[in-house]
Amino acid sequence: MTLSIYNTLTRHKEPFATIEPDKVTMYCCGVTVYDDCHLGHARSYIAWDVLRRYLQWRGYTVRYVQNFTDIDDKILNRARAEGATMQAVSDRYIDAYFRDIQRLNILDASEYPRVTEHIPDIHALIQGLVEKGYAYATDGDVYYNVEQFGDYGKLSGRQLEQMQAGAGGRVDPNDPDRKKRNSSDFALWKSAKPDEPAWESPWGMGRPGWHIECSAMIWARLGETIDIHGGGGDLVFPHHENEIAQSEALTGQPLARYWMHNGMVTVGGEKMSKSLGNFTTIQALLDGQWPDYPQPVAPMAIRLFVLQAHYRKPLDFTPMAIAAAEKGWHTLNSALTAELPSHELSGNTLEAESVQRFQAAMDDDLNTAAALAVLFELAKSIQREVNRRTHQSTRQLSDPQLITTWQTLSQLASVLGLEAQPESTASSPDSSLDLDVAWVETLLHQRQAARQEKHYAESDRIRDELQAAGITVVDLPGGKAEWHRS
RNA sequence: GUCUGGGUAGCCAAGUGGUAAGGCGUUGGUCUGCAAAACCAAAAAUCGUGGGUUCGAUUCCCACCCUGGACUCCA
Repeated sequence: MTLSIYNTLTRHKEPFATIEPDKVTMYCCGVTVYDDCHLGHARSYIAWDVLRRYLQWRGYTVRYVQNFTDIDDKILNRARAEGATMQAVSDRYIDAYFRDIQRLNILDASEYPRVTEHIPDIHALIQGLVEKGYAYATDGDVYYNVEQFGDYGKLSGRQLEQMQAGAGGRVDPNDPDRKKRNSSDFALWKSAKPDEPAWESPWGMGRPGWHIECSAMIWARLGETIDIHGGGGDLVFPHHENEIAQSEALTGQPLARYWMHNGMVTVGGEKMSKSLGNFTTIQALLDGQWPDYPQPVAPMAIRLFVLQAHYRKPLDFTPMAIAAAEKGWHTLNSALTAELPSHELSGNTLEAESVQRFQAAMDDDLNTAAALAVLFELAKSIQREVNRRTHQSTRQLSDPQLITTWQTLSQLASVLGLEAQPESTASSPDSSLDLDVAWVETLLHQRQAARQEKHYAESDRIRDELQAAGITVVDLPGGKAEWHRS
């Protein structure tokens, strides 16, 4: 079987072939660190995390580079508003990024370069473009001359003359201050304004434009051509188009063999974004601070929510969808944490048919929705068997079969980054719910006594009292009961 | 205007030239003093509309309707 990947550049699924056998170089655009990450970011990085995990599972060695944009107008604005330095702001949100992303079980990239670490590479790249006639300097700014690059528009399918400058409503094409020759030209280097952080350069003090950083980091760290370049679908134009223009004009080589883009998270059909203000941060979601769903959401439920849709399609964010994902995760998690016979019985064998179906789904441009169907079938099979054994004392699967099924589920789930969490800690120790365990145990004893004497009104009253305190009581066979936080 | 996606059961969502995975929900059953959980079973989709190609289309083509994203902030 061959892995095929949808390439934005060709608008087709293509068989995946690497530059070097068994090795993959991939670069995904990271965040501009001026605020907390929201669910849209989570979706993107979960998608690339799954791609990376799957490639590794398929036997590739993956070198995955993801940048931090730590020079930017928004970071500057934030720093000014706080009276802090740009670096203080970006450091803070880089920390926040790691905090959120690790909770979602997203593996660390191989490297996390920052723009500020690559100023010399940026200079070299711009210098090269100037020398080759692709860029021009005016008054301390350097612009890319889009008309010089014949392939401009090949990624996004645009032609310069068909674009309407300013259609996005954020730019005034008739801005008298502009020094560009063509409205499509974009800044490689911006001259410093007073009170802004600035770096020395051959064109005077200033700072890099947005697009150049990715070209420079890829060039410096991964070489002229990489296997996979990923990012949000909203970056296709202009960001990735401009990266191509910069890198390919300089090196004469393709920047990336496969361009992959994830779909947007939407809210009520509209893109979740900072500028629309309709975003929910990862932290708020995990900590139960989302007003539409005021309880902590299991991190794995968020992964499940994301992976139940294909990565290229829009994904609508609703309380119902999150609730459904939580339930779905509960099903998988129960199977993953099921009590099994001793594991030593069966080496490391897996169910070949399930693995094959999983792989076929993932090979088809990472069809995680179809892959999850395999996981759910495995999980249900485990639950069914465990239920038979505990409640009916019968069995349909041998111990090795059951363990093999579990091992298959466990391994395939981990390829998707779905890892078991004990139920009790799923909702995390919340200090606002400081429980008096002794008090609970006392009430449970009273209830048990009442039940034994068939004083059901009293036992139900105690159960209601505990429920009101946020404790759910579950009766077990044999007159025993267990409890957990609601 | 230009470029690019999407419209599949109550909701979410895969997929296919021969009437359609999975999840959530719903209904009935088992279990329980009653619940909950779990398990078993079931119901539920003329696959946006209208044409065309075909023995046959939800799947290919055309038109139309609705809708998302991009057009220099964006994951």
